[in-house]
Amino acid sequence: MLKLTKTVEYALISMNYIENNSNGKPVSAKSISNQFSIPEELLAKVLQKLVKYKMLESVRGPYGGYKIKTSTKNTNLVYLIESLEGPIGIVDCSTGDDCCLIDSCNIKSPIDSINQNIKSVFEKTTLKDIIKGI
Amino acid sequence: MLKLTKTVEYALISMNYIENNSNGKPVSAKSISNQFSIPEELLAKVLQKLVKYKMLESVRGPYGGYKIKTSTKNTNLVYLIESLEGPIGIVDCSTGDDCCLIDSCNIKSPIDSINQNIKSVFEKTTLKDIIKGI
DNA sequence: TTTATATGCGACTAAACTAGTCGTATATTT
DNA sequence: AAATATACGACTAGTTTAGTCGCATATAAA
Repeated sequence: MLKLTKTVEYALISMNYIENNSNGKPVSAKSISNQFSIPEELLAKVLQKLVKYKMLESVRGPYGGYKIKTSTKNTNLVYLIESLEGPIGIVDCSTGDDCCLIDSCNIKSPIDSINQNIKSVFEKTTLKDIIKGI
Repeated sequence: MLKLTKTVEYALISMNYIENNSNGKPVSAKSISNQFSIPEELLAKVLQKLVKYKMLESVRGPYGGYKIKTSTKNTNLVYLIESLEGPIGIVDCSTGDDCCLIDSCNIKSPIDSINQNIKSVFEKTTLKDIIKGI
């Protein structure tokens, strides 16, 4: 409960590793996979999503791999998480899903408030924080 | 991802409902179950855990049910959640589980920080907030 | 003292979600 | 042409969460 998915975890590990091991050259999925014992195919899919959402850019072919898009270092974790996993919400109704209680729900207000505060935690953390390992 | 369990959700709904519909008399699992369309047996188990962890007290037999323990209205949600679900942690290693990376993990510090901030959100919210529907 | 009602609790099943695998296509360097 | 690496969808396995069932215990009231 209240866990991040491995997808998000692998994304953060990769963003950090690519930034700190790139030297301008692309870093391959395989090298990250080896370094952290992450299944390669799974990791590749995560990295491809990060490309799709403009946090990484990719280079194909031998000596190819992934590079950080410097323009997105100020991106916060809500963007990264929601790109990979959809809207953050601690209960279903937080994310717009309908709930049979609708009006009769007696905890909507405090739950909404908690949900907003949790989003704030991820909003305040940027990829720069992850990369620097703060 | 990052969701509360139904167990926790039902617990919060129940704490609110019992407080606001008690008038000193115990509220039965069945009446809460009917009010919010929650499976009765499942709800009963949740309420029994809340008794075990001193947030409710129970009265058996006809006209029995559950009452709020006023002494625990200042209890925060970390206590409630961890009583029902175990330690809060956004990744496995947050809760002491070992992780094959151990030393090589490159995001431990920011993750620990985020985890602490999320716990703070639940720490700052008390059962009183849930009961009052703030 | 019997009956009905309600909690207490463990074992089990079902459903949903998450993690991981596989196959095939495409791009690019040598 | 061969080797390497990304791109992407379909599929399988594993774990967690939700819900069900059965039986025991307590107690109020007829």
